[in-house]
Amino acid sequence: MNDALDRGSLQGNQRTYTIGELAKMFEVTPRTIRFYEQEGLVSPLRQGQKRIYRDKDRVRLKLTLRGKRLGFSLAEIREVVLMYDAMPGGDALQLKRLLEIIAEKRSELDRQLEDIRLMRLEMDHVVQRAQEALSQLGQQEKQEKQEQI
Amino acid sequence: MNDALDRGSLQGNQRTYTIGELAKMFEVTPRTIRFYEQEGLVSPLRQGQKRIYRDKDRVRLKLTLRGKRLGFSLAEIREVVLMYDAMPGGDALQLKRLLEIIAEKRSELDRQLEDIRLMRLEMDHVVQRAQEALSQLGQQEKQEKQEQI
DNA sequence: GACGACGTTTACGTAAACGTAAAGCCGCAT
DNA sequence: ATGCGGCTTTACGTTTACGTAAACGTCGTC
Repeated sequence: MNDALDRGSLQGNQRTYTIGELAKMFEVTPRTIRFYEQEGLVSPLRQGQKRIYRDKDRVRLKLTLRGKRLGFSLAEIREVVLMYDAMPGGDALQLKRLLEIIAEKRSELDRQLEDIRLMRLEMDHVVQRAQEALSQLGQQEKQEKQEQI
Repeated sequence: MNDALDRGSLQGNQRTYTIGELAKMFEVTPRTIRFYEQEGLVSPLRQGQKRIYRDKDRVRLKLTLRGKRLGFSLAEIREVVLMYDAMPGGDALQLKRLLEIIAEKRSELDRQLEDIRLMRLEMDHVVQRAQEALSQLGQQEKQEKQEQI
């Protein structure tokens, strides 16, 4: 009855997802998503037993995975995400702490940019050397064929 | 007799280092460096029992740590580094494999650049919201003081 | 010649981030 | 009604990247 495009449901004008849908969407296993919940990174609603994820949770998951790709630990990611959530109502101290953390992360990102730049340079060198070596081998091959005549 | 600037030794016109020197230099523990050796990432010479590191090893360590900061596993780093070392003498197949691996890593780096860009944007938004909330709190404070008069 | 700083090996411990297996509930298509 | 796909919990297992402790060797120096 439902075709492949009709995934997820509509609840009170809010798009929702099952754990399996999100898992496929982000190419992780359901186990991973449950683990992230246990670590306080997503907080899906429940429909009886079943977890029911809203767009908010999908965004959380997206941010979490992006953080992971950048090498941040789940604990670090949670720290920022939870503070952000506590923002409307947080006191000045909390807000300043949040700004501090973000400043730290930002400088980490800057160091990463530099690391990427350097690593690219080195890769360029390696690629050059490898290609030279390859063309050398190509030449040698020709030589040997010539000698066979 | 030796002052602080006279670290390391000179062996056959080659600068060398002890494990402790390298450890301080890169802010890791000796244990970490020994572990990297066990994983085939550095191969120091031996002077009796003692490990003796050359510039080559220092560079290896530097590259390894840079890779780690970018979220690569030691196994991934080793793959590239070992192939690079086997380059002078590797056959065409090896060289092509090396180029393949590097191409993969490079595209990972590209995705990281994009991730960093996006994460920065989000951080900017968070910072803006936090600063607005802070100045709101500042205003409130003024208000309350006024009312006390 | 004892002491401290530094090095060594061996080996068990640990935190993070899941994987995997067992056992069971639920809706629904056959 | 039964089997199947997908969801659930519980719990133990695994990999990576080291930490930590024990027990010992080797300098330089006081």
